[in-house]
This record gives sequence, structure tokens and C-alpha cells, in this order.
Amino acid sequence: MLDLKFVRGNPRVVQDALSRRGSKVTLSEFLRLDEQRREKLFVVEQMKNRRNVVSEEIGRLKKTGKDAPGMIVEMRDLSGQIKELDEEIRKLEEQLQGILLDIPNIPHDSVPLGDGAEDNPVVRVWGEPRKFLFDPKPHWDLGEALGILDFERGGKVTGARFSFYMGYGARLERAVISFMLDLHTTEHGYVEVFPPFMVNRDSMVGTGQLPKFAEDMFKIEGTDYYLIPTAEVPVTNLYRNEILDGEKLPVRHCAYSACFRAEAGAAGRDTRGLIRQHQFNKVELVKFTKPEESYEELDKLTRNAERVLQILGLPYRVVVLCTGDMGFSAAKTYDIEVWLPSYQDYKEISSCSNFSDFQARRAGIRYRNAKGKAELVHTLNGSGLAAGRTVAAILENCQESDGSVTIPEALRPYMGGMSRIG
RNA sequence: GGAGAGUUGGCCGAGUAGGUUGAAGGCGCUCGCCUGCUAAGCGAGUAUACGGGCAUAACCUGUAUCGAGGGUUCGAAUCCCUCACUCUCCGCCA
Repeated sequence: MLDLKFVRGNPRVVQDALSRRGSKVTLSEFLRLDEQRREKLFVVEQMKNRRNVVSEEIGRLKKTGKDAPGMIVEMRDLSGQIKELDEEIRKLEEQLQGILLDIPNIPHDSVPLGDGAEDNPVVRVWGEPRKFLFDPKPHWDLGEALGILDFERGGKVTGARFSFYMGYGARLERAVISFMLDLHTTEHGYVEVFPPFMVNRDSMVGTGQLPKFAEDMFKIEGTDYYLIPTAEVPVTNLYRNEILDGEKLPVRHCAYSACFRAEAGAAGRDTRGLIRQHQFNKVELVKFTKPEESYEELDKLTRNAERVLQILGLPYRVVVLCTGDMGFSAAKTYDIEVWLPSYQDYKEISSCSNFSDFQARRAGIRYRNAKGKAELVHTLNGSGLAAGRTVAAILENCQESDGSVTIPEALRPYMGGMSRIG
């Protein structure tokens, strides 16, 4: 959410930013409602002031044994008017809030202009895609042949885009998660959190998933609870409506969670394998920083996520999302894309964003600055990494001509010392 | 699921026969004084949001906020209703 006063004072800047993003929101209606609200607010506050003054006077008179029937009648009438005006203002504020909640964040100045994914500049490339001397298999074929992935039964038991990991497959998924958590907690200074996998509506609004993207997630019928699409939601909302100690910033958390996404509008995309499931596992990195440090921290966070791929020896590249491809809440985003032989392309495995004060304003997350003033923090997060896609990348990039898979060195301790599957 | 207790400012904690209580007191914090150093002591200050004035500063001023929402009243932290959360006991349960 943007600052109301900023939008009011800089409508051109905001409108420009919106159009750069390809957003259709127009501000004229918003500005008109805002004007109306302030006019009514001014009137009603004057009325309330009079009520306060007169009521106090009535109290004083009663104390001295006098009565004031005229004043009481007048105030009864005034209170009725106040109630009506308050209601009108409440409705205006509801409308204003609705619009404000639907306005995306303003891209940072360093974000390149562009319309979509094809305009995202590559920032850096690490490693080199392996040249296979045989015909490499996609991970879904490999996984089924090795008996470690079962997509068919996932479909039977639940439905499309659900799957079972079996035997060493299940263990590999668990190994990847443990390895990543251990790396981030011991080498990168993140404090581990194990969050709830369901959150209430306020939390979803806090990080920007609601009200705009309700169709993207699963809601638990008969409750106010939603399945989380990422651990970003519970972990960022950990400190909702709190004031953090400025000395403790940046606060860094990492969290494993299952993630649930409806994938509305993704019909026909990535239909095979682990790439796009309704439920997947992810280790998330979340940071709360001072405003002046957030872009530096975004850089570090991105490199923390990259480190996972470097240690696993998986080739990847980093792109910066252009204005037209960024998510709703982000001010700047780097995507890390891992090489997938089956796609003959790089595929997103992590998305690292700085949300500036956009989520912090929605969620009321502040810190006390050096002057003792409460100020909004900046929030950041990134996958560190998506476990399912990491397993897919390992299977495909580390496969051998006989259909077996060599386990990356760093994961072997988590696999009981095994060096290959199959 | 049943019964009871609670929810006040950064923290702790007063405040119910409704009326200068945005809210005593303490702690913490900031600034100053004092002081070989530290501690202690002394003095002052210390919420947020939204309006208006004003340069979108400082500052002045108004309104709102004592878990949330609604009601009663000229007036509610104080009375009534609904909801949420926390704690205790019972039941159930991994």
C-alpha cells in the first residue's frame, strides 16, 4: 500500500509508475473521493469539538446543582447529525481503502523498463549447462523410472498437480530442505522459524495477496483461514502491528513451509513433473531492514539464495525483473533461474524482492529509529530455494547414462552417505 | 466442547455509584545537571493516526484511539450486547 499523502501530493508520479507497470488503475476517482472525505471530516470534527465543549459545560453545571435542558436537547440533535456524517465518511474511507489496497508498489528507479519476461535483463550467469553424451531424460521420466516420484497416484489420491515422492525421492526432498536451512542458519545468519501453514485474512492483506488475488489461493471453508502460498506470509506477518528495536535490524528469518497455490490461469503450463504443483515445499528467506539499507540487503539475500545452487553445482543465471514483469507488492525483484535440460532453458527457482515500505504499511511493521520515532521498516524476501524445483534440477542435471542420479556432495550427509540413486 | 478470569501507552501497572484521565505511579528511553570512572541522585521531556493552519519543515490547533465492533447517554476506559485473543480448571486429543 502506498502512503495516502504521497498519492495525494504526487498523483502524476504515481500514475506514471502505474502505467510503467502496465496497470490500469486511474487516480482521478481516488482523488475526488479523498477530497470529499476531507471536506466532511473537517465539518464533523468541528461538530465534535462543539459537542465536547458543551458536554463539559453541562457536567460543570450539574456539579453545581444546576440543570441545562436546552443544551442537552441541542446536543442530542447534534449527536444525530454527527452520526450520519460519520457514516458517510466511513463509506468514503472504505472506498478509498479499497482503491489504495489495489494500487501496486512503485518500481525502484533502478528497475529497467519493459513489458514482460522477455525484457528482463540478465544480471549474471554462473556455471555452464552440461553437454550430455546421451539423451538426457526429463525429471518426471527419470523419477518414475527410479520409483522415486509418483504423479499418477498423486492424481488419483488428490488431483492434478499433486504428487508423491517415494523412498529415496522423499528422502532427497527432505535432504534438500535440511541442507538449505542449515546453510542459511549457520553461514548466513538467519534465525529459523517454523510457521503455521494457514493464516487469517489480515495476514494475507498484510503481505499483499489479498484483496486482489483471492483466486490464487486456497481458503479453508467455514473459517477465516487460508493455506499459505509461501512462508513469506506468516513470517512477514510475525511482526504485524509491532514496533521493532532499531538496534536489532536487520532481522533475518528463514523458514521451511509447504506452499499451496491454486494456479488459476496457469492451465496448460508446466503440466508435467514437479515444476508447477498445487502443493510444494520451499525454504524462504525474510528480512526486516531500515529503509536506507534495504537495497544492499536485497543484494545479500539474493547471493545467499544463489549460494545454494553454487554448492549443489547447478548452473543458473540471475535476471532483474523489468517494470512490466514485477509482482504487485515488489519495488524490485531478482529472479534466480536454474538450468533445466528438459526445458533447454533457465527456469525460475527463486524470486528475491524488496517490498520497500509497501507491506510494512499494510501490516503496520515499524521500528524505532535513532531519534526514537516509529518508522516503517522495509521488508524483503526470497526463496532459498524452492525444494521441488531443486530436486527436479538435481535429477536432470546430475543424471547418468544408465538412468541413475549422482547425489551432489553436499547432500550426501543428509542421505546417509549415499552417492547415487539407482 | 463446558466453566471461570483477563485484554489500558515501548514495558509493568492504577483507574467502575459515567463528567478537564491521552490516561496516576513505576520501569525503560532522550536531553541537561551532578560526579575520578561506573553506579546512584536531581531536573525536563518521552504514543499513534487522521484533519486544519503552514512551505508536503518547525510549530500551533482539532478529532479519534484504554482488545475489535455495535448500543445506552448531553457526555463512556468506566454501563449493556456481540466477537476475537490470552490464562486457569474440566472433557477430548497427536
